[in-house]
Amino acid sequence: MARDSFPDLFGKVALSPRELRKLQRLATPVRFRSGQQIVAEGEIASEVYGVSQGVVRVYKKLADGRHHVLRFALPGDFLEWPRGERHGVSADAIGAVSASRFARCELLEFIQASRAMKRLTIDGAAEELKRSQDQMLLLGRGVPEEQLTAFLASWRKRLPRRSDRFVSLPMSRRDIAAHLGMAPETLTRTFAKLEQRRIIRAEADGVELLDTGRNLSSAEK
Amino acid sequence: MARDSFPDLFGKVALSPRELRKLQRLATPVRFRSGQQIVAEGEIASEVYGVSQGVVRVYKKLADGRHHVLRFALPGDFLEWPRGERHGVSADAIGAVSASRFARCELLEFIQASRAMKRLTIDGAAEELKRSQDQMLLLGRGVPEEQLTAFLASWRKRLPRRSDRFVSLPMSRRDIAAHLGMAPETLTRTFAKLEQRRIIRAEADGVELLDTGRNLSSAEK
DNA sequence: CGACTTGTTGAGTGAACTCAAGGAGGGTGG
DNA sequence: CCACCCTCCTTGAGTTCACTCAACAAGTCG
Repeated sequence: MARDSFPDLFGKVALSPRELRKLQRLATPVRFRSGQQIVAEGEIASEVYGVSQGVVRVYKKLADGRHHVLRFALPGDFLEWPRGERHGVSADAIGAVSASRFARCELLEFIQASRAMKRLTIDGAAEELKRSQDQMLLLGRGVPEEQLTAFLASWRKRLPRRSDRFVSLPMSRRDIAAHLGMAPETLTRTFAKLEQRRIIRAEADGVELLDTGRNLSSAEK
Repeated sequence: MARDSFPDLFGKVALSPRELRKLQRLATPVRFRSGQQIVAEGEIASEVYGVSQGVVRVYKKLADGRHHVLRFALPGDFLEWPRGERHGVSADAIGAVSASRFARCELLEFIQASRAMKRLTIDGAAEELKRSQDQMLLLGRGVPEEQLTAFLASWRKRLPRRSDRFVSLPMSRRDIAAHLGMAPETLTRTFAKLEQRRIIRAEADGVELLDTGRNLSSAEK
């Protein structure tokens, strides 16, 4: 296809066809290869990106190179809210990614002009804030097992599911570990524990969730 | 004074006097004693609160009683964004607190009606989102010393300062520990370490920051 | 085919946690 | 005004569990 669309812009609620077309005109389709950096923290944010296809890891860095993955962006997500002169986060592609690039000021104008778009922006921010709060609760208080089960549960909810039980995990263990604030080795051992307990079953590029009801309900509401 | 005001609603940017008066009319002043609960997670959120005086701890609970303090709300802050039927967080007073109570739907209408208020709401959400991201980075990757210095630095920036160096800490050690995701004993020992290194000096209800420039700059931007 | 990345496993260490006790206010009631 | 209680903070001792370091297996890509 010659031109990437920017599907499911904000989940269920849609813009009017007319507004959608206008938004499409503002978007420049861009492709990124696996591992390629899309935005870098601290750089001038003259452009902002929305994900069309693929998965993007969004992260922040500490001075000494340690980094923490804030979230994994899916199709329909913006990498960050178009506020501030500079990017507040870094982001790079996990696997091949198609994205829509917007000129920041144009997108801002469009948001200003469209009542629906403004509402969607606010709702999106609130949604992300809620997720951040759950994440903080987990990072602060959760033991590794809880963190991983909660992550799998929330990731499952966000994914377009192939099946009820199978959860695709396109990102590396390292990325998941960096998201949950633990060492990769600890993550591996935690996966092993959950598998021993018959809570999950590891498969290629994902896990099958067994006993989904009780064990993966934490942090779900 | 008979009626509490809701000062500095969103920091520097102010509403027009007319809008401010209208907002004031929607607000019911309420007082809370030290330790008193203001809102509880999961309860119907027919009313929302803004802090007028005092400090409020905003937290989330896990099923087994563990809790994590998401943030400390200061005068001018709303406890949460007026979205959703139910409260997403719990909050209680640290010391005596004066608050403004709003009917949720009335406040929402007002936000909808006022262009300035809408903008302030978005800005406020973005600000909180940014703080959440910094907090996640710290919770995930920071060692206790970094976490504490970063907390003191960010708290200093938010406080109306008595002096350049003194930072008032009205909340308990336990609250700070629950905010940073560590045991109270670890926090005490971390305070001791920082004092030994001449980075801070403990005082009554606060600390004096020595050598503020270098040591407290992390997570400041 | 070889170099590199990624995931897993093992061993050992260390740091933060738990449990426990003691001291220092602060508030209340006699 | 004092005695008492209670909460909060601190300190100590011991343990646990996640981290680090290291080696190895398994893909993956040139």
